Amino acid sequence: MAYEPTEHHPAFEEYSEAIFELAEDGVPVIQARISERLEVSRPAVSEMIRRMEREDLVKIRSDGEITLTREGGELATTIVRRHRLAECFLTDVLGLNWTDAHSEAGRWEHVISPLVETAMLRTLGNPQTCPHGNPIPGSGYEEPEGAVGLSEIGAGDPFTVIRIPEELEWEAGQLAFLESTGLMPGRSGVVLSFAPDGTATVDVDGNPFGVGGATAERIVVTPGA
Amino acid sequence: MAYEPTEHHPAFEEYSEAIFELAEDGVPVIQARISERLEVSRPAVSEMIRRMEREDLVKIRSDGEITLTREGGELATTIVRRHRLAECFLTDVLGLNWTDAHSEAGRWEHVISPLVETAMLRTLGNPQTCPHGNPIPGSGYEEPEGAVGLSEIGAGDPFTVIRIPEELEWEAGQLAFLESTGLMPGRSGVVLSFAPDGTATVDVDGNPFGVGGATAERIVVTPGA
DNA sequence: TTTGAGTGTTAAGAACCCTTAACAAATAGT
DNA sequence: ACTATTTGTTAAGGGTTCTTAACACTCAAA
Repeated sequence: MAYEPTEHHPAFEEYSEAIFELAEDGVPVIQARISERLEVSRPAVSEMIRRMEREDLVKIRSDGEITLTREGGELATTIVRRHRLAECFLTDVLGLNWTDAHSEAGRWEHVISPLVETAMLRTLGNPQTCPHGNPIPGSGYEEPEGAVGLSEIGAGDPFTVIRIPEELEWEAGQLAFLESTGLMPGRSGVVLSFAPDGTATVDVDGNPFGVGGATAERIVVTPGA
Repeated sequence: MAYEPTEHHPAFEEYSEAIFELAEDGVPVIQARISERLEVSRPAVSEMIRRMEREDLVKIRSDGEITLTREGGELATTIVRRHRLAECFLTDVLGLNWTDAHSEAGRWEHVISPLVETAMLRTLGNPQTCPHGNPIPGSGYEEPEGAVGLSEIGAGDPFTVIRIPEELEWEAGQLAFLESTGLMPGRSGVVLSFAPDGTATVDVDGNPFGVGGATAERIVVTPGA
């Protein structure tokens, strides 16, 4: 009877974050998508969303779309901010690679206090994006004009990578692949060609490789080197 | 039915750590002490210890004394090591104070991976003790010859602080007090006098203040400045 | 129009970790 | 020797988060 749970139920943090990132990636925010991203069963999501609604963290629209309330949005941006800040910290200060930083940050985001967050910001000099290029909420980052999907770049044209959306980070092996090819924010390359199924062949630093259509659509770039 | 729990049950980590530190502090390791240190009810400890015994992490001696098995000891030293390493990291790299570092580390210890541990060790240059002077398991630290409790120092004699045992860190307000007085590892002072109840009056950097008898017994120092 | 895929919900239950209440046994103090 | 404290356990139960099984609804495609 009556035992005091932790400040914020960890699951609420995880669900809020997922909802935020799905919306950020332009994916319809419905239970089925949350279930996939968090790798939990649909009944679990159903129950959890109902609890979050009761706690005034989310609203369920009549068409099933889930939106964060003000309070839920605050929780979500806090967690996303800590996640991306942790990624910066893990790569820049501790020297981890992209891939490891992402998975480690998935645990760090739940234990970082406001105190540590401030200290990290100070140490890192107020970064505006995570190592994968995604904006750190509250940092004032603005995506550059003319940002498009990699698949919008014409064959033969150069591009510069802006960001790898969270949706791709969450696919197993995807980050490691992108890191190995050098397809990372700030790096430039050239689109060599497109296959009929949408697969792009690109060249980064003299290295040609193929990128699946779905992936190419999601990677955000600007035209030009 | 059958859902895969996390690698190590967080509670097992917490209990193993408590058992390790109680032994380290010379406190008899019985359920009642664990109950106090973790601030959970005795029935909770009873059940948990039984589960840990079933999992071969602890052994219960016939007199009630609880000892860690090899496996339990490994888990405990891992957590204690990560806790103390995190304390170093939080003070040295992120600039937190003693007191905050301790409470933050209590959460960090559960999310630090071997990868991050290695990176922290590299960044910090293989520290041997935490900021409170307690040894980092595996670092090869050896306590100096002649270390005694502060209460063993004669009135009028100088001393140098070696460490503040974990037992004191866990008392609310204790760390903040010690930090404010400067009674920290590496610092020297003089014992001015002892009251009949054991309370010591000491002087650190020209600042005289009283230290309760129980506290003075536990603080480890070496004679001499 | 029927079928099938996708989606959400209910029901029953399990694992984890905790609580209070009540009791029995040992230990220590007067 | 008797009482009071300390200690461990049992019993009953609650909250959180997850599972599978089964069902109902919607919507598009054949």
